[in-house]
Amino acid sequence: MKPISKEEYDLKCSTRQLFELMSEKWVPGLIYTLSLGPQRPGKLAGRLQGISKKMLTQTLRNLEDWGVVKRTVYDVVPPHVEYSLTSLGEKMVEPIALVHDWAQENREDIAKVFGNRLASKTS
Amino acid sequence: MKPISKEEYDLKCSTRQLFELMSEKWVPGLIYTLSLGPQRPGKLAGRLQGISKKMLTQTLRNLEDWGVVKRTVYDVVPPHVEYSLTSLGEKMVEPIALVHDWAQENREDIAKVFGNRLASKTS
DNA sequence: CCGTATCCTGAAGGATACTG
DNA sequence: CAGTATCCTTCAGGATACGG
Repeated sequence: MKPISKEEYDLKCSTRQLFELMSEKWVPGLIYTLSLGPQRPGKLAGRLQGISKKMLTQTLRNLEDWGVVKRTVYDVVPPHVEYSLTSLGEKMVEPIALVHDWAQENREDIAKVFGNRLASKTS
Repeated sequence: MKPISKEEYDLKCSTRQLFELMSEKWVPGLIYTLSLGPQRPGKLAGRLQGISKKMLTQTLRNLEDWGVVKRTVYDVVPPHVEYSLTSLGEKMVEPIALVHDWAQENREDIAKVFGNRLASKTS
């Protein structure tokens, strides 16, 4: 069996990279929500209950840096800002949808694994 | 637009749970490798270059706790141990393959996003 | 309304050395 | 060969308070 080099696993494996990108806590939620249309921060915060102002801004800034999200500022008072997906961002919706669909069909199994994981952490 | 409650996002969203499970550094690699057949720890370490003995054991223990991997010990000297996927583990190969395939077809885009991410970290 | 700055805790994960 | 134990660094991410 062919070995997977360290460099390959760390830097070249797109599969792992994708999982890593998507595991940032609010990333899938934000991308998915933005795929429904451009949104203002207030709306986003309202939809993703539990996200703090800090994490909202921070995650959006990251997505912006990654080239996934675009920030548009309207110069009015009070401030009006809108976030939308770039074309790159649109593409990222695909794997989320893929995993989402599979996850829906297999939620029992995931719940089992995830539950066992939580249980083993607290022991 | 319907809000996603904190509890829903944290505890009920199978999509996020799955991403979270798979983002543990060596999890996708180990599950995928084990899907090629039962393996001894030595073989696994040889294949996943860069994994430390600690992380190998630790991750395998976790997967065992989650019900994804089975550990079989043959009582001989020197010790002989084998790891294999449970039926639950076999199922987990599916989403990995799904993401893997998509990632292969879109490695350019992922590389772009991932690269931008790395770049923005070091600035 | 939108964003920034600081502080703080836990957890991930690598290095190393030791056991049967 | 397989596994355990310790130490240490980094960082995600939450709480809180302030600014335009």
